[in-house]
Amino acid sequence: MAQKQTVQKGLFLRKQELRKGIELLFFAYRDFTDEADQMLAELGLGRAHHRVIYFVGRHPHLPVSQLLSILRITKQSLSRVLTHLVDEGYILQTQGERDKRQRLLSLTEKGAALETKLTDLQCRRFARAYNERGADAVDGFQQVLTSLLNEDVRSELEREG
Amino acid sequence: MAQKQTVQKGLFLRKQELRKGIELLFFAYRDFTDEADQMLAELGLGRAHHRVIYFVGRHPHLPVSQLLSILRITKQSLSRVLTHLVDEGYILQTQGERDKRQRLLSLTEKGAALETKLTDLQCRRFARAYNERGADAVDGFQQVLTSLLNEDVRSELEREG
DNA sequence: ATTATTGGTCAACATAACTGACATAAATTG
DNA sequence: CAATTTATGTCAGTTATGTTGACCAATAAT
Repeated sequence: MAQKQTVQKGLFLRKQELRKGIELLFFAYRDFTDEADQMLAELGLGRAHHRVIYFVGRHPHLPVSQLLSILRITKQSLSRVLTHLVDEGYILQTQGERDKRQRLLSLTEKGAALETKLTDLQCRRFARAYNERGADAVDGFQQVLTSLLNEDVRSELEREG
Repeated sequence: MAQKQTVQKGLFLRKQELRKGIELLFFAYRDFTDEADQMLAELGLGRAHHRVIYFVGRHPHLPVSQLLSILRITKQSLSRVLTHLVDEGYILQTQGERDKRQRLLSLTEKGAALETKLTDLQCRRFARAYNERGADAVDGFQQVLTSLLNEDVRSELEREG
């Protein structure tokens, strides 16, 4: 699997080593989002639209309230983005059956096509990284990220699977 | 080291597994920045100020041009934040010796105190995660994040060490 | 001497967040 | 059934952080 050990056991709690983690997370996040942002910009969309499209794609028939709690933004803030996505035909709102107050969100064909295009782009970056480092590294990566989450989020994600 | 294998070898290139990575990165970044953001808000500062304080603390006597290339924002955008930090006494500008056009940035005592407070907060989160998962996981975490970087950034970071 | 670099400024604009107040319809509860 | 809560939306105003473009001054490099 050709991975050299970059952390000596027990030395990873030193401040310099922890700062390295902080910086890697910052730079990786910055580079990771950059490609998709450019693609979105050509369509007159931003990262906020992407997040909505992504999570609606991931969870079809998602009620607005759940999307709000995933994104942790205000409804006023979501409203602008969502209205735009509905107007432009990326997202479809349907009334909830059990609870008719709910507006369940789904992607239209156009929305699904964009979601696929964007997600595939980001998946390629992940696939390259995962492939380069191998299964054990991927496992460590996921474990550490999971431990960086707030407790409540963590248990919630574990419940979903 | 008590880590159960969460990724079966060879199955980590499946789209669902890659999406898991995307989401973990999103949620971890969101939670990671949240605590510091709250602390900053009490001081009337934002995340942009934090980034400046962090990297100036990390690289004392940093010229503005280098800070710009780290943050990848425009100088007009940096200007507002930087001016504010200088006015409020967090950051000190000194003339470069070799090149007198340069304004080298350093933290004042006040700035260093804030930087320490913020970085320690974030380091505690990392220390908890690292400690929970152990050295091998940390190693994998760093490897994968490194592979997620753009090539040029990656080689630059490796040069610094 | 000319050109390039470093840094700054002014002005205008865009995006994506926020708060607060209020409205409507449907579900839930006493 | 009446009262309350919930899910969602909207109007209005504000803030933080980014962008372009134009232009200027000091200094360094060719």
